[in-house]
Amino acid sequence: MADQPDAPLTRIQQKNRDLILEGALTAFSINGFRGATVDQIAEAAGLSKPNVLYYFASKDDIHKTLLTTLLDMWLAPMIRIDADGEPLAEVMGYVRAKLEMSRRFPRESRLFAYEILQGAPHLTEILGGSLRGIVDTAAAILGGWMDQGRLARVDPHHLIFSIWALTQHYADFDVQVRAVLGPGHDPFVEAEPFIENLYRKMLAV
Amino acid sequence: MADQPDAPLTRIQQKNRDLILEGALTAFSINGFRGATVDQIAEAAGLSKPNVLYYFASKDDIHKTLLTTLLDMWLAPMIRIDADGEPLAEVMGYVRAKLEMSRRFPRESRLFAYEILQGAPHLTEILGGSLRGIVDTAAAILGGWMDQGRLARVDPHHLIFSIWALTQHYADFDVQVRAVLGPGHDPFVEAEPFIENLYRKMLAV
DNA sequence: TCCTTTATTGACCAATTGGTCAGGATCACG
DNA sequence: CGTGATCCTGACCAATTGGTCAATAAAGGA
Repeated sequence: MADQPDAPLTRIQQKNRDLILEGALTAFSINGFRGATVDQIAEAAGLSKPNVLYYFASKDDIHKTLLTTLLDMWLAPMIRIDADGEPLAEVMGYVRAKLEMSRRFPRESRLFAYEILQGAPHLTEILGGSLRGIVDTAAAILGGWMDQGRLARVDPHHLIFSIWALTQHYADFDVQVRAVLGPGHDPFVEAEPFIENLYRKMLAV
Repeated sequence: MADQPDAPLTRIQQKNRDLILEGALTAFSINGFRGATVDQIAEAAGLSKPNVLYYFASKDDIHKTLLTTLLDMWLAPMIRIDADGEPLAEVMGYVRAKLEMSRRFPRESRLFAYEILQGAPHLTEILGGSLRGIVDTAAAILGGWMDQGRLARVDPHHLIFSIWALTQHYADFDVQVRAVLGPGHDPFVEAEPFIENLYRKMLAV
């Protein structure tokens, strides 16, 4: 593998790389980078360990590929915040999208949670670079709306942090939430009206 | 060691066990349970590896001891919520205490975050047991205030989850928050008025 | 001081794990 | 077909790591 960096992938390469990334997402999201083994990834992917390392140079390589691949998807909802939209509706749309991502993609959420907890060894430049840019852009839009009196004045950056915290909490701390609520509860179903009400009250002018 | 389970600790035992737990807290909070090695713990504690394992039966034992020891401290502020106090002041007191704990004890926060992310293998019975009881008690107090019309009606359990999420986020995702804010910001100083305002608005009757 | 208990460590072990490699199987294409 | 490129694997290796143990050193009490 890795002869020509730009060479298009064969059918088999495409399929197996996908299998590996899928298995690795499961493995990493359960045990973190150091807790997951290449054997686990291989088994989850239905391949042999040497075969996994035939498609990726190293465990580290798999991890980095996963993170960078998924980061775009993770940030997409924030980019879709529309400066020309109705302020509260835009914020609510972002909140709902983020909560929906926690519900549908908890593995991705945990993958990032582990990475940040660890000090973001693979994401440091991205965090202070493109991520920061995207957040600043969104924060500027929010701040603009506040200037126009269309949204209550709060710190836009911390508003964004609060949305991340509140929504990702339900993915990352799922076991705790469920243990505390006990059986017969769907945390996500209950969380949505709670969080919506929260932002409606806080941001109402 | 561990001859008589109830035997009082000698001066040396007390000191070394403390050193080990202190070093282990640092090690586990940086790399998680599987990422931290007994050698790291030993070095952080200033002891040799065999000596560490003379005071604790295993790496697992150290981890479990840390978790159970620190859980009380972690939950203390919630227990202090006073049913006879002024509702909003009590909530704010809890919020402030929790944020202050994130600021002063980020290692403890990350230790718990890793444990929950991992599926809480060492805390499952506690999560659904004593923790759930404590949360239910606090939720009942909050719900009572809402019944009396002294606090806006929201789901008490999710109110508590939101406080956990918002405050612990600043400890667990510290690198991300700082990377996004850039230099010259103190996340905790900025977070306090933001979060206080949030709860004041949401819970105002 | 003497002697029992406690504390400490160097050396070692078995298991795990990330990664390599030579050689064989399979595929794609002329 | 045939043949070169791609794909796959069993066997293996070196490093790491949790844990053991016999032997030694230090405390501590009578």
